[in-house]
Amino acid sequence: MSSPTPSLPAAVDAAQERLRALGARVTQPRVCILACLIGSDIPLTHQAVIDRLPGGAEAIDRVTVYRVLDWLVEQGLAQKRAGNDRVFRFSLIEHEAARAEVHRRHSHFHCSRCDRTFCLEADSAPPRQAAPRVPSGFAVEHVELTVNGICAECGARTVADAPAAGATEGAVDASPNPGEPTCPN
Amino acid sequence: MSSPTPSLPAAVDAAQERLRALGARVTQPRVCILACLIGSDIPLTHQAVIDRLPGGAEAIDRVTVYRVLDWLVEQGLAQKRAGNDRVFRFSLIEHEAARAEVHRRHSHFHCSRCDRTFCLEADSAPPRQAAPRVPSGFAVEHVELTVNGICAECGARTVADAPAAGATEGAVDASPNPGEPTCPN
DNA sequence: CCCGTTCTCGCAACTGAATTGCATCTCCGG
DNA sequence: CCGGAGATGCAATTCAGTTGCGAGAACGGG
Repeated sequence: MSSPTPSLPAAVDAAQERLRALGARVTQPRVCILACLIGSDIPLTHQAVIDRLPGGAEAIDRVTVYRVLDWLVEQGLAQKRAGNDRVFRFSLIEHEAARAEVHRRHSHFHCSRCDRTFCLEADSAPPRQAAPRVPSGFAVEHVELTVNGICAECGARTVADAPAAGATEGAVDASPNPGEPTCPN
Repeated sequence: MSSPTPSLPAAVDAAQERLRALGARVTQPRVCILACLIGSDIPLTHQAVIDRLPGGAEAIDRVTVYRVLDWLVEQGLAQKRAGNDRVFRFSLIEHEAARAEVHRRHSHFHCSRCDRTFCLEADSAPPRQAAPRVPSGFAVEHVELTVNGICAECGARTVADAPAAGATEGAVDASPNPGEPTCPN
């Protein structure tokens, strides 16, 4: 346990604690890799994890990284997801939940032309009781409204050749999710 | 060259016509592959396309299938998308639009545990005027309601077992319905 | 109807991410 | 301090997709 990188020691501590809480073996690769996820606010590819390993621990094998990440998913600590680039990205479940929580407070606009998703202004989320009837056994947590249509950018491009940019203002944050696949073509 | 499969001759005809309309060369591989997409109501992997080639045309090379599919995407006829299994699936753009149209008439339920998306009963879609304020320049087409929560299956598993989260192991394809896109946001 | 240009096709070899087999090493409970 | 279950590292393999290149077909012009 030589003190690793000075940059993210807190994450390393947290990682050790969580592993111990799991009742699982606390090994150096697991600590480092979990610390990576804890310290990152965006989902990481296996390669990104390797690059960001604390302690410059290039000592950890690629295969071990794969195995530990899959193991974390199995333990319910992490989430594994592949995007349109066919590469897996891993993130802490709780970070994912935190991101979702933010999005819970507003609605979204989905452009059916460029496939991007925008955040609408806050407090635009519908009330819980707006939920339609759901099958028995299903538990409603919250209701989300998505507006579909054409975004300003795509609309401008269609109407004429005048790329009247700047139409956007108001409360539009750009695409929220890291790894959000904006229109590939 | 003998007359191909008797099963989907209409699709073959349609395929030839569309290729001609494009002003592109009408080759046997293109016709067969496009016919596959036309004749399928779900997105197909490259392998699925090969398996479903009309005329038992095993004569068509894997590489050619890849190239033609990518070419169709380039021409705006098809859509290419990778799921959580890291495999590309191709579908006709217009089929995709048709599917979207169907989903437009009802709401969805998203299970935050297993990440699957279910269709709720028809006529549960909110009225257009339910849309919150959108930035200027954005054109609203329709509004969609998504209910988030825990599905019956996951709910039952939680009550019974302890290992609610991890046991099911994530990482696997979520969508129960073929062609049902698990909504990213 | 034939010909040549140009675009496609098929074969084979290659890439890059992820997985598997196996021997070695290391946590951790006793 | 020791032993064994379980984790790690290395090498080889799989799997989906990509690239290079020469042979072959489509189609417009003669």
